[in-house]
Formats: sequence, C-alpha cells, structure tokens
Amino acid sequence: MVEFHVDRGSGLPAYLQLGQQVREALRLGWLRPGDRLPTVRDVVATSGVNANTVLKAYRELELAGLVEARQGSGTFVKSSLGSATPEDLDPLRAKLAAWVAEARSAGLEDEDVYALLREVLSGGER
Amino acid sequence: MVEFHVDRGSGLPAYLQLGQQVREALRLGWLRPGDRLPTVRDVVATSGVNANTVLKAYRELELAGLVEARQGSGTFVKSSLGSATPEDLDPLRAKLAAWVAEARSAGLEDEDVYALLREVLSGGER
DNA sequence: TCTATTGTCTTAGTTAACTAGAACAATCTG
DNA sequence: CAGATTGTTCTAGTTAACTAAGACAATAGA
Repeated sequence: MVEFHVDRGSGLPAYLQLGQQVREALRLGWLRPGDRLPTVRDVVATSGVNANTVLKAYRELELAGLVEARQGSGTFVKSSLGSATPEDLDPLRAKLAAWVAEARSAGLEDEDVYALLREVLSGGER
Repeated sequence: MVEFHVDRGSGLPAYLQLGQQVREALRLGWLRPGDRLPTVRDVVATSGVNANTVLKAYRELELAGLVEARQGSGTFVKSSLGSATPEDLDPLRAKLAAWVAEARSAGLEDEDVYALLREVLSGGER
C-alpha cells in the first residue's frame, strides 16, 4: 500500500503531488498492475486534502491509462511505467548509492546532487 | 548571463520556476557573487511573464540573502549556494555522467533516473 | 544637468486551485 | 437481500497566482 504525503505550501498543487507519487511508485516497482491505490476517503483522512482534489489526481492517472477506477471496489493499477526491470535496477541503484556517498563526503548537499544530475541529463546545455 | 525559460502549464508557479533556476545556477557555479541577473524587463520580454511575477521571484531571492537589488543598475548576486568547489564538482560530474550512460543503455528513461536518485537520497525509506 | 535604464509600486481584474458539505451510484460482503 | 464501502457528481465559495497597464523613484552615464 502506498502512503501519500502532501506538502502544503510547496507551491506544487496537491493533485499533482499525488499523481507524481503514484508515477514514481510505478517507476520504482512499488506499485504493480493489479495493486489497489488507497481509497479516496483514505487519502482524505491521511493527507487532509479534499475528496475532489484526490479525485482529480486519480482521474488524470486514469486518463493517462495508468490506473482504473472501479466503483464500489477501489482504484487499481492498470499499467506499469518505466522500461527497466528490477534485475537491471538493483545494480544501478547500488552504483548510484556509492556515488552519492562520495558526493556527500565531498560536501555536496542533496540540492547540489539534484542540480548536478539535471545538468548531466540535459547534456550540459544551458 | 542566465537565460530563463518558464514552462507554462507545468503546474509550478512562474515565480517559483524563476527562483529555482537562479538557485540552480548558483549551485552549479554558473552564477557567482557580483554577477548581474537579467533585468526585470528583460525577463518580461524573453519569458512572457508579468513584471510583478519577476519581481516576486527576485524579492524572494533577496529575502533569502542570495541577491541584492540596486535600483537603477540591476539585481546582483550577493552570496553563493552550495558547499562544493568546482574542483570537487568536476570529477563527480564525470563519474555521474558515466553512470547515467550506463543507466540509459539499460533502458532507463530520465524519469526513471530521477526516481532512482530520489529513492537513494531519501535513504530508501517509504 | 539631462536622459535612459532599472527596480518598485498601485490598482483592477481574471483564472485556476482548492475547500466544504452533501448527495448519488455501483459494488462487495455477510 | 441488507448494509457497508467505494467512486462520483454537484453547487457554492475562498484563496492564491497571475495578468495588465501605468506611474513613480533611484541610479548610471553622457
């Protein structure tokens, strides 16, 4: 079961935060096809956002073909995201963890790490 | 000189995008103390956002102590961000680029890479 | 001093995000 | 079947983000 946590005042709309967290869970394999998402009322109770906001997030995921809502029973993962298998992912995660450890010992903060990755991924363009 | 590019419809407010881009440029050393930011009117002309929105972004950066606005001459970088020196940064960037190349050849998309980094940085917690 | 440049402020209005509370509809479970 | 659970819809309202256009104020440079 996925746990949502909505950061009020981060500037990012709540329904986008919810959608991102589902997509991220799909990419990392935490959610797989057939899994059930928390009910709308669950999310309302745990995250404090309104039911309409949760519904908006779920509806966008449904429009993207990622989940399927079944009235009376819940919202279920329909399709996966990300092209990597866990077998590919695990060694890459280990290598990345080693690099992160090195970066941190060089004094880099998390934000520095993110900035560096964005730079590398975008090909160093400005 | 930094070039801003505001993505309308990304959900993230424009003034936050501007602020993030300045902070990122500071972390990567693209902006250094003494450098001048684009003028408010420049940003208006190139990015299409309103002057008040640019002003809001610059004012937040000023409140954070990162820049200093001088009426009549411009807005200047006051302080730097990030604790790493370029000498530390360069080898780390090279290693990260190698890892990214490996990840991509394993079929990972950019979003997969971001998700993996977030997971590693947060310590694997759920 | 004069002029252009730059940051700043004011006022007014629009739009999207979000809240609030209630009700309805389909499904599952006992 | 009966009751609980779940997704869904509705109406109304609030708030923050953003737009628009103009004017003012301080500084730099000729």
